[in-house]
Amino acid sequence: MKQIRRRQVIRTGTTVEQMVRAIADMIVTGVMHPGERLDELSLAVRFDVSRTPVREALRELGAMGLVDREPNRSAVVANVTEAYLHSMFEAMSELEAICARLAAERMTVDERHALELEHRASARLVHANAQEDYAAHNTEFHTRLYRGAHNDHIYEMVTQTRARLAPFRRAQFRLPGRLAKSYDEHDVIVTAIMRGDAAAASQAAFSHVAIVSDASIVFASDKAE
Amino acid sequence: MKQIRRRQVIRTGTTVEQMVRAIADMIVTGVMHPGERLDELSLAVRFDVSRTPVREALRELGAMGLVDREPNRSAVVANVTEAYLHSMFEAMSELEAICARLAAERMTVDERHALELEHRASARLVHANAQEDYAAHNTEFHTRLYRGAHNDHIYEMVTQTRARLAPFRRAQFRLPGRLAKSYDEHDVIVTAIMRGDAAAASQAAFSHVAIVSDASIVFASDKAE
DNA sequence: AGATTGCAATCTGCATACAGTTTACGCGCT
DNA sequence: AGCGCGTAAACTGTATGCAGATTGCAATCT
Repeated sequence: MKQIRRRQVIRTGTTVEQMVRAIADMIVTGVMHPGERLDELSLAVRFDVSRTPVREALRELGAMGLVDREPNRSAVVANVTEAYLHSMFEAMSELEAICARLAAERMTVDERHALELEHRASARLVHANAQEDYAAHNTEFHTRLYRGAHNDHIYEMVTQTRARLAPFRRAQFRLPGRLAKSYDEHDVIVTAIMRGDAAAASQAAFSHVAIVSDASIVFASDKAE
Repeated sequence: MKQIRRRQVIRTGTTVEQMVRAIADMIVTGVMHPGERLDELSLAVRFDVSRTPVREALRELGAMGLVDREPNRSAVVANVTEAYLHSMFEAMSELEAICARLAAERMTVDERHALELEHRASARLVHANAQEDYAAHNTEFHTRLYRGAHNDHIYEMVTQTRARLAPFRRAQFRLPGRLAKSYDEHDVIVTAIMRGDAAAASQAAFSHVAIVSDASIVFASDKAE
């Protein structure tokens, strides 16, 4: 067959960009599990493209740390060691603490307001024990925090780290009572930021992420190979 | 010509890895300047490979942030905005502060000893005003600090950030008296780490990098397009 | 002369072909 | 039966070809 075809599933950007998004999504959302093989030909057939864009996408995903690649072997969904996982969680705490500190100092009035609203709105989800929805809120909340630091490079690093951690902390809100605790922790952060207390915001954000890390590592070890 | 050739310049690893290293080196060492075009065919001819590995290398370099790519345009050596450059320097200060703090807490006796030796040895270079050699020492010194934090992911982030900054701070040690100042600043860091004073080490490292940033941004603006 | 449009050269994006490597299976040997 | 060993299948690595996009230039018109 000649190249008169065009993908149908995804739309915008170049073929490779689409592949990167599609594959990253499968990894981050847990459709594919750490250690699973990413066969070039299968992916090419699946998305109806040739192996060339698939290869370039896999290389980019490798650079992002979402997949592991070795010469003459299939790429596999990144399966980090316990030690490296720990180092990523620790880094996440540190980055989050920085963001909270900078956010407390730099957020505009509008940003502070939006953060507070977002946080307040989530109270309802806690009472309803709506884990899925709370997870979405949680992502949004932290994203606002990262943006609030007004530092693009830090934003990039923290976002990338979060993406790499995603496969390992899917189940964090399933721990009983975790939703309410998370809300309370967010509350401390928000309060500190609202009154511009950088040190308190930083400290609160650090502990919050450290707690999440502990919860997640418990689950991560379940599916370790 | 058929594919009976083999590259000669570089040795280890796959073709793409070699290309990545070679191109990254040209960028980081300043052989190529920000904004300069990276034409696929020229690179392919230059390194005696086809365009395929060149393309993959460029994609990886793009993911690293060393080159900018846009669809249907040549890759160019990354030329970051003043704002983004500033955010990278700020991030570098923060990361370095974290590393210094963790290093003060976690470095083994051997690591502390090696750091101190490395630092002491550089005094000679300051007196001789050996800028090239001092730059090499400086890199080594900071690398020891990063490693001393005993956190692989933070090490990865700080190393990658440093590589992206490299093209913009080449001339930092040419400022008169900068060598001696740098040595003194290192001294404060080393002293704090040796006595395990995490807060002091962190503070000293933060200021040190902030000063380097200021010096570098002066030079960076010289060659901005 | 200056602006504009059309064309040709150049370059990137993707597909495909081919070469080299790894893996898996089956056959023969002990 | 178990163990090598060789071969084929499956897959990755690289080269090359073709199509589409971009750019520079030149001829033409105002």
